[in-house]
Amino acid sequence: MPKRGYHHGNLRQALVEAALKLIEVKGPTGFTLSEAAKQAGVTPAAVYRHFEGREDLIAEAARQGYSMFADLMQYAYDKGQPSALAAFETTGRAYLAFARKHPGHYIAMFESGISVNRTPELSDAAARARGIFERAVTELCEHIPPHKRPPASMFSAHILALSHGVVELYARNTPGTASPYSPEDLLESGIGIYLRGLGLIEPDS
Amino acid sequence: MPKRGYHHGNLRQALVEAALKLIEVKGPTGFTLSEAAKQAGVTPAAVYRHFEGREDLIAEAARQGYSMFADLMQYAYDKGQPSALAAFETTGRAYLAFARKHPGHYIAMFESGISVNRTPELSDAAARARGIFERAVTELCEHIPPHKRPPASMFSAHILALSHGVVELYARNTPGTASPYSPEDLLESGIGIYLRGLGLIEPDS
DNA sequence: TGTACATCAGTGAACGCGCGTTCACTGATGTAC
DNA sequence: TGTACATCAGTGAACGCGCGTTCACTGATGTAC
Repeated sequence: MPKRGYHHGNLRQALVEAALKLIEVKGPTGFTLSEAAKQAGVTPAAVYRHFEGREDLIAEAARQGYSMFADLMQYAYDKGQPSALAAFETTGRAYLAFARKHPGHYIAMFESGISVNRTPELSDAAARARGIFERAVTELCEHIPPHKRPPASMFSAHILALSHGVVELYARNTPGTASPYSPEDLLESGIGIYLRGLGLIEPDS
Repeated sequence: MPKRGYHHGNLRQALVEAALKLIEVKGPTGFTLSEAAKQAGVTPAAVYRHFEGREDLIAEAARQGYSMFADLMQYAYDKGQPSALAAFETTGRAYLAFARKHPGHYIAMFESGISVNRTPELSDAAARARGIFERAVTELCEHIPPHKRPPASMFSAHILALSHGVVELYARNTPGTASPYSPEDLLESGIGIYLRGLGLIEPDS
């Protein structure tokens, strides 16, 4: 919490960070504007100097999440290039890594009920993330013979659904839902079997 | 709302149904005990004659969900017998059908944050549902040559994750997240590719 | 069949609480001269 | 460098609200005699 500059220094970002921490710990339900303000060492009313209200604060947290997410995937994608398969796989791994490393952002993005169309900034950030993922998928699709190639949008929907499902069911420390496998292993093996089904990797492993 | 018998007749169930409706419409967040009571035509205090409190009411809604879910999967499984593949596929379809037909139950079960171990009844119902699904998966596994057979628990985790992901991302009417494919098509095609990856259905379709 | 009684589902008022939001204000910071 | 002023980030008190929960109660229902 830097105390430099104007009164607080950087209250806007401090509030976003407090909100992320609260969302992570208490769920999207448990998050309250008042508590976020308190965590940032400030009166609830001060929040209104920087945000329109509670929802706007969550939306900004989600926006930053999408932006980081896009950066991370872009980086992973570049690292896997020029192999379309490697680029795809590292991008997939980046998904889970993001969810684990930034649970607050992940929850704000996917579980807070905030519409992705709430603000243009949020919508743009989400579109950028989606675009990177779809590029990785599309390039990989080109390695499948056209007559048995699934539409790229279906392909990406499958992978996203599997990834999201793994995060929701197995990457949250919900006691009782435990699986003997780590989320990373589950996702990697699942994607592996799926890619084999598409003929993208050799059938025997 | 039957008015027979004791004062209300069957307030307990009426409250569960009101809660389900509210959870479906307003999300697990939006659900309040007071409003559920109001919907059932009763004072909030009356709820305490039948439940320990708000959480207990949600837990009962989830329990009924798991119970219905298990029945539905059992029925689907039986219908697909004696073919292990057919039994598996109808069971998978039952998952999505349940999520679409009973969104209130689904949300109470998977999105309300209620621990499955909250009460023995809830835990039992969940275990029964899980057991049926795992049986379908295990039987299907036996058709894979042992040396390339994945553990049944991993197999089932993959399918559950994919199913849950499809529900969360594509079967909720969240504007902006739309996909050109129906959730049913997405899930069916995804599972098909996955099974092909395991060599359970012929590689060319 | 009729009456006296026990049961207990639902009432209604009250509680303390924390919420999001508003408002007039204050006082530290940055700026013009 | 020093002073007067404008800006505006954050204050603190207040608001109305609906929440979950408690409590002594009431009165309809079912039962014993």
